[in-house]
Amino acid sequence: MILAAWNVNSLNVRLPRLMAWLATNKPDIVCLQETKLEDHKFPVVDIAAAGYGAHFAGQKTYNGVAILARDGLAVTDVVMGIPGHADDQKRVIAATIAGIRVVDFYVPNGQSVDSDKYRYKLDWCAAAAAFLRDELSRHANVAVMGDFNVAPDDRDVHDPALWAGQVLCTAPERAAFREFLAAGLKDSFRLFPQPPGTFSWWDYRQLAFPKNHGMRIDHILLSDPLAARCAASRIDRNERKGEKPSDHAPVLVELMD
DNA sequence: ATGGCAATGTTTCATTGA
Repeated sequence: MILAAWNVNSLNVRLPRLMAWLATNKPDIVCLQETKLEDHKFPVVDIAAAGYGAHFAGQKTYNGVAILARDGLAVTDVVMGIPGHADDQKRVIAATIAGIRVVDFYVPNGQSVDSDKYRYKLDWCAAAAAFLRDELSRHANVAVMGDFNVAPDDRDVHDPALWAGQVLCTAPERAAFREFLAAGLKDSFRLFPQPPGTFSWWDYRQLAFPKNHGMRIDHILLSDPLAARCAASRIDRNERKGEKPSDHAPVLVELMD
């Protein structure tokens, strides 16, 4: 079974790439972020033609998340947003699929350390950690997937000195990420030896991708029973190449039956 | 010299992303 997460940076623009990617990779469950589409504009018909059912919570211009499940997989207990945490921004959707509690996160960017958005990010992460603790108390098999907007440690940054103290790399953000793990999750990517310089996001500017000036900020976190079934965790950097790529590459895990 | 790109709606610029 293959689970994937991908910040598509506009599903409208990225739909042709998503269609091709689904056909090639045949994932069972896909969490999308930054769909940037109101729900009535979600491409339900195209996704269905590709063989997937979709659940989504979107808005125009910013944010927006969706969970795709391959036909034949029952989807139950869909939750949008963090229960009890009022937020107009569409950043969370969760569902139970094939015995797995799937949580799709689009963590706030934070913009800069001195901004209101940074405070919003840290508050959001605190609420998200409480949500995960609750989910983990009720489900054994939990996969939390998406764009976390945090590079967990310096290995996940192309130039740690350049990024030191900047948003995505600050100590409070990294502590917030560790708080997610402390709820009972493993960073699937670090369950395996990985080549240095493996990233999931590269700036569109400054030839960042050809120079591999990237960051690893998209993650798949697994509860212990799922981590025990995890055979591989990888990042599909090929998807960052070619015409009209998202600035993020898809991240994937393979789970044994 | 501290930018550069991409997507969007507020559209021929401003805002946001990371």
